[in-house]
Parts: sequence; structure tokens; C-alpha cells
Amino acid sequence: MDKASKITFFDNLYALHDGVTDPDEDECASFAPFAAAQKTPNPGQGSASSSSNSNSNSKLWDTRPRKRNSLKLVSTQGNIVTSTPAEPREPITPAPAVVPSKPKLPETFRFKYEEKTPRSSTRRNSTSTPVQKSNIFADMYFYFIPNNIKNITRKLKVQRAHEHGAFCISGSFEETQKAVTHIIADSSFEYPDILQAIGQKSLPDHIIIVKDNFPSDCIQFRRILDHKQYMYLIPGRPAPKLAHIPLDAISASSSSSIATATPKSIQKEVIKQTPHNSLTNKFATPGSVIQPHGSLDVIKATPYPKRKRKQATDVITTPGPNIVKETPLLRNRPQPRFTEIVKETPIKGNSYYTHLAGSTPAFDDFDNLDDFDDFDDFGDPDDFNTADTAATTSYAASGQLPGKHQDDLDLIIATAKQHPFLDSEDISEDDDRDTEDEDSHENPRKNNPRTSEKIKTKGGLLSFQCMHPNLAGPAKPADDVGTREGNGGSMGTGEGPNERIIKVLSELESHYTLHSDPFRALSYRKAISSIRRHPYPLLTASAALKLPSIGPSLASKIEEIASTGNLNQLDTTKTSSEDKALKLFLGIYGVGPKKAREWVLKGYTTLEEIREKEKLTEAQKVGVERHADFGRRIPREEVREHGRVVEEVAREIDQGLVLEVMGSYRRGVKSCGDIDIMITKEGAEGRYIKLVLDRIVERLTERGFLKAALAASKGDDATDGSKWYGASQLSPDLPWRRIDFLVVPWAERGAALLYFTGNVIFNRSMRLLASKKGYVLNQRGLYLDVIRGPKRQKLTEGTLVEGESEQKIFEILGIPYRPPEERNA
DNA sequence: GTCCAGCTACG
DNA sequence: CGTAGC
DNA sequence: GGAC
Ligand SMILES: O=c1ccn([C@H]2C[C@H](O)[C@@H](COP(=O)(O)OP(=O)(O)OP(=O)(O)O)O2)c(=O)[nH]1
Ligand SMILES: [Mg+2]
Repeated sequence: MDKASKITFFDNLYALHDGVTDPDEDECASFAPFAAAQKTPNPGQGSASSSSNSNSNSKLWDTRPRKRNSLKLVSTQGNIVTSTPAEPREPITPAPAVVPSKPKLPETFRFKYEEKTPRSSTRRNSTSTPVQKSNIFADMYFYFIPNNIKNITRKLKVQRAHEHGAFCISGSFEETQKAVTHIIADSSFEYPDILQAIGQKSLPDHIIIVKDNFPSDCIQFRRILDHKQYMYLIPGRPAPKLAHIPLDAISASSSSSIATATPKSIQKEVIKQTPHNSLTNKFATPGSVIQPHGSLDVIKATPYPKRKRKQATDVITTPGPNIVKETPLLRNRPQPRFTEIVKETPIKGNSYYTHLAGSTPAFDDFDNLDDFDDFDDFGDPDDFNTADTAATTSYAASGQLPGKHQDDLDLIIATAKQHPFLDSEDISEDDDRDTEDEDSHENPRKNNPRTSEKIKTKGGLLSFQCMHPNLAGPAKPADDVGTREGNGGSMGTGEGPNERIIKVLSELESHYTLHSDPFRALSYRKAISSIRRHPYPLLTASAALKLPSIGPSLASKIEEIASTGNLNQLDTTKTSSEDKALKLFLGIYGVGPKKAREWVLKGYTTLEEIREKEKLTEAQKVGVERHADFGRRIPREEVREHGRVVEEVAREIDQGLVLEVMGSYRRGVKSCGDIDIMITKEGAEGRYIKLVLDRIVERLTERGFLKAALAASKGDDATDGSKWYGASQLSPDLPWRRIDFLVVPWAERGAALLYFTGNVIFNRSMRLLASKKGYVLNQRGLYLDVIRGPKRQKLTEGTLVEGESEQKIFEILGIPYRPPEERNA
């Protein structure tokens, strides 16, 4: 099969004489026969589509020879397969032989090119008569990825490249790589995807890799542009070791006649001419922006998406180096202070206890409570427990808070104080506490951060979402401030003044999430949160710039959206069609951006294909089968009902167990994505906790309530909280639901409440703030002096500062307490 | 230029 | 270890 | 993509 190792070209680019697009034909044409006939070194990699369409391919391959021989094909083929009839044997020369080590152009190829030009004029072909329009790509060998012309857009790109003098190579990359000068990648491909697609571990630096808008732009400007420009870069491609490489490579491999403009001049020119650069021109007036002909290119991709963690420099997370400059609040050494819980504190009381006590939920203390249409729901915990007197009783019997007085905040606090597990003094007794902590604990901070005006006006701290009350809805202009109705998405129907902006930015956030650019997505999410809190319409970039988490780039986008209602850069067609399958797959439990992208690149578009063709983990299997169920929101009422069932069983096991429904439910959101349940027991520690969890799961499974397990904690002793993730179902007519159990030691309940209440953004924000102050906040507690080693591995647990009370954690961190319903950041 | 939360389970 | 999840 |  040596003949196989020859370079082939897309040979029927223009084969559609009738001008009718026949996908099958396209597909068949897209690969040289040998590619299928021989064993590709990298099966399934040769091309994404080849593997995903193996069936149809094989069929097509059979038909292919016929077509090849057909007369009409010959001519068209002749045009493209520059090596065909004229030079039957040489053309097929294995690239390696002719192209020694460098991508020097084989003479035969040169010859062929010259031959090609005249031919072009003689080309016939109905609709798309190929014409040699220029030779700017002279001596360039393009390898398109995906390497087929199945996609009509790509086919056009290949055609155009060809018409401007490029050789467009088809077939196994392995076989042809010595000749390849450029890899032209679909804009959805990032570097790792490319490697995967061509079955390589790496690529030599001399091969230029560009996005597929590169050829079009070159054609537009009639010259070879600087392929190193940002808009052509392939995200994630390692930088060449030596600076001289790229340009050298191009001039070396391609004829010196190619006018390679100097980068600078090009850059300027492009900035002037290229639409893509509207991005760099952050404050360009919308009118001056030319609509990109390309598409998604304008949506930035991360240059190095796989960026690793921080460096060893932050080996030790101590207050010192990490502290923010404007330090009044950020002491060198955080002095934990346990100020008394004061009435001014917007504490509703500890909802956890109140809930458990089966009486009025903490929210009842909240003046605005009634303003939530949802508030009845908040009474739910009430129903939950009161309806179930046993729960209340058992709870009380277990020596917990008296169930009766929760609505009295003072009383709650008092009760808490006399309760061993809630008493701050108890904390100071912890042996592992350091002395400073004790001191400060005895002496409530004079500079109590809650003297918060300082804090709040601190520019820096404003960017922490946890410093704001984040209701689950858009901020409204001041006149309805008193009425916290609304709460958009989750708690109400109110519409904020910047909904359109939020919607567009959300699309971008989603896009970046889909494309594994988590930090850019994070930025969008923070910005959205910030906008949501802003009660007035944002009209200009300069206005937007004033908001926290909004910088020049987002500000200009906001202005554009405000004025045009849209974002130029968001090529809706491509965005939606391309991201659609990604979103579908990402919606599968157990499938993240990586897997989703892999599948999309393989050409899958439906769950059925996944089910049939892909090897799945156990969790993914459930995820695929229950995709529809898990995608459904769960009404609060049903969440509560799940909680009731679990509680019932828990109570059979141990009367002392206390449960709380957490997550979005605890935050008062109307419909939840899943059911989060936390379980603990006074005095309980890791070992017992784990036993309890096992038994609960066992019984609930027997009962038929739990349907599937997705993940569960490992160890037996479960020093860390034990958790169990799975699926539950209330009754056969209802969907399966995602349900999470978290069983925690009593001493960690505060931190666990904080963690499991969320939301995610709120948690991250609070944890970030904690780390700025030298602490580490996790689901078990607030710690000091956590020492981390290389790779950021935790070496020391640090010193536990607080883990029992949510409020205290807020206080220590100097964050105004936020009741759960204000944590919808 | 660096960091972006922090942790656990699965394979 | 990388991926995915909470 | 923003904060520092
Ligand atoms: O990456 C994460 C995911 C979750 N959590 C915490 C906060 C979150 O509120 C809680 C429960 O997680 P879940 O995924 O159920 O989120 P939720 O807030 O309950 O929202 P949903 O309604 O989608 O379940 O666990 C985190 O701290 N980090
Ligand atoms: Mg949840």
C-alpha cells in the first residue's frame, strides 16, 4: 500500500456539476481512497468525521471509484487534484521522499501548480466554475481540519483557498504532513482538538496553524497576512521555542516570492481594515465596526486554556503576602473576633436550628418576608417540621433548641449561647485553637468590620459578591426597593432594567463555559451579577465601567448591546448551531465541557448516538438515560416532599438526626435543580456520620425512593462529611430527581450550612475574600495557617477558627450576615 | 503577570 | 492524572 | 475578562 502514502487533494471540490449539493457526494469526495483502504496509524483520528461516519463512508468508498472514472469527474478532479492525469506516477510521490526534512516544496508540486493555473481557465463546470483568481497562496499546502468538505462552509473555504493558489491536502495527516505548510482549523478547534483530530502528539513549529478565517482574510487583502495575529491563533498552542520560527518557516517553506508583509504594517492595516479588530478597539463606536464575514472568530478564545494552578510562590497562605493593600480590615494576622451576635445584625436567627426545631422558620423574622410571593414557601420548612410533630419532638427530645421560641431572635441567640455546640466559648476551648484567637475572642473587635461603612466603601471589597445582599432577582429602581418582590428567575417575575444586556452576556458566559474557558466565563458571571444589582439602565460604556467587575472590554460590549440591542461579535448562527450540541451533551450528568466537545468534534448530535457509540461511565449512563428528567426543574413543594421522605426514614434510624433541605431550596428559590439535604446530629462525629448515611441510603433504596447512585464518599471513617449523590423519585408518575445527601459532624455544621446553601458564586466569592484575608474557608470550617506545598497540595490543615456557626464565619470575615435568600449572587 | 474556591469521586 | 461534580 |  505504498501508493497509499501519497498526497492527495480534495479532488472533487467542484464536482457538483449540476450545482446540486449532495452531502453524500461531498463526503465521499472528501477523502482520498487510500485513507480508507489502508490502516491509518490513528484510527478514528484521521478525521473526526471519518470515524463518526464510518458506515456511510464505507459505502461511499465503494462508489467512489466509479465516480472517479466517470468522465465528468475527471475534469473537475483534474483541476483540483493537481497531480492527477498529467503526472500519474510522480504526483503521487510520497511527500517524505520529495520533501526531505523541511517542508520544502517538491518540484513536482511546483510544476503542478503552474500547470494548474492555465487549467483553471479551461475549467468548466456549471455553477461553481473554479477560476484561478490569484496565487497568493502559491506553494502553500493547506491541511484543513476537519479534513473533509462535508460542511458546505468548509468546502467553500477550501475552494477559495484553492482558487488562490493553495494546495489543499486531503487524507491522513500522517501521510502528508511533510508537505503541509499550514493547518487551517475550523474555529471551533483548539490545539488539543487538532492534535486529536490528526492523531499527533505534537506538531513541529514550522507548520503554521491558523484558524480558518486566515485564508479568507488573506484573500480579502490579497496578501499573506501575519498568521501570528491574535485572531488567527489557535488557543492552546504552545509558543514556539525560538522566536524566529514562524516567519522563517513560512518564508522557507513557501517561495520567497511571497510577499510577507512585515508584521507591523500588517497589523496596522488589519486594525484599520479588519472587522475582527473591533474587539481590540474597545470603545469603537458601533457604527464603525464592520461586520465580520467570518463568524465566531470574534469570540475570543483562551490562548492557554489549560493553564495550571498557581505557582509555588504561594506555598503558604498566610495573611501576610495575600493581604489586600487597603488594609484597615485586613490585618496582618487575622484576629478572629467573636463579637456577640447583636441585634443590628441582620440575622434571622439560625435558620438551621429553627427549621430543625420544626417551628417558624427564621425568615419569619424578616420584615420583607411577606413581600416574597414565595414566602409561603419559606414557611415550608415550617410545614415540613410542624406537620410532622414527631420531628419536632424528636428534635427537642434530643436536647436541641426548644422548638417554640425561634421567632424570637434574642431568644434564639440566647438559647444558642447556652447550648454547648453553639456557644462561642466552646470554641475557645478547642485545643487546637491558637491563643490569639482566644484573645480576640474575649475582646470583641473594636474595629469590628461590621462597622462596615469602611468595608463597603472599599472599592476592592465591592467586587465581592458576598458583600452585597443578592436577592434572586434584578435590582429595581429605588422606588420599589422596599418591595423585594420580583426576584426574577428564581423568586419572582420582576424584570430588571438591563435584562437584554444580561441575556447577551449570559450567552457569552455560556459560550465560554462550553469552550472550557472557565475564568473568562467567571468574569462574565461576575459582571452579570454586578449588572443585576444595578437598578438603572446602563446606556454607556463609561457608566458600565463604574460597576465592579466590569472593565473596558465588558463596558464596550454593554454599550453596544444597549445601543444596538445586540453584539456584533455574537454570530448567532454559528454560536447557536455550534454550541447547540455542546449544550445538549453538557446537560448530561457526568459529561463536562471536555467530553461534550470531544463528541461534538466526532460529529455526534444526539443522545442516541452517544448511547450507541460511546463508552460511558456509570454515572454518565444514568445521565443519558435520565437526561430529560434531570433537566427538569423541581418545584419547591416537591423538593420539600423529598425532604419529608428522607426525614421520615432518618428518624427511624436515629431520632436525634436533624435534617435541613439546602441548596437553592434554602435560598428560597422557587424551582430547584436538585434536592440537597444535609444531615447531622448533636455530638456526632465522622464515624457515626458515615454509618448513618449508609443506613439511610440503604433504607431509602429498599423503599424504592432512591433510584440510582451516582457518586458516594469513599472511606469508612468519613472524617470529612460523607456525601451521597444519586437519584430519587417520589412516585412513578414523577421524574427522577437528582438528590444529594451531605452528612456532617456536628462541629462542622456551620461551615457545612454555609457551603451547602450557596449559591456557588456566593461561596466562591466568600472563599476568595477569606483567602485574601489569610484564611481558608471550606465546607468544614474557617481555617488559618493552611500550608500548601507544590502543586498547591495541602500540607497542613491549618487551625480551625470556626466551623459551628454560619454567623460567626461571616463575622470573622467581616462580611455582613446574609440570610440564605440573600445569597443568590 | 498572576490569580481566579476548595474539595471529593471516578476511571 | 484529568475530568466532573458539589 | 477583571482586579490587583
Ligand atoms: O461548585 C459548587 C457547587 C455547589 N456548591 C455548593 C453551593 C450550592 O448552593 C450547593 C448545592 O449545589 P447545587 O449544585 O445543588 O446548587 P444549588 O444552589 O442548589 O442550585 P440548583 O437549584 O441548581 O440545585 O453546593 C459549591 O460550593 N460549589
Ligand atoms: Mg441544589
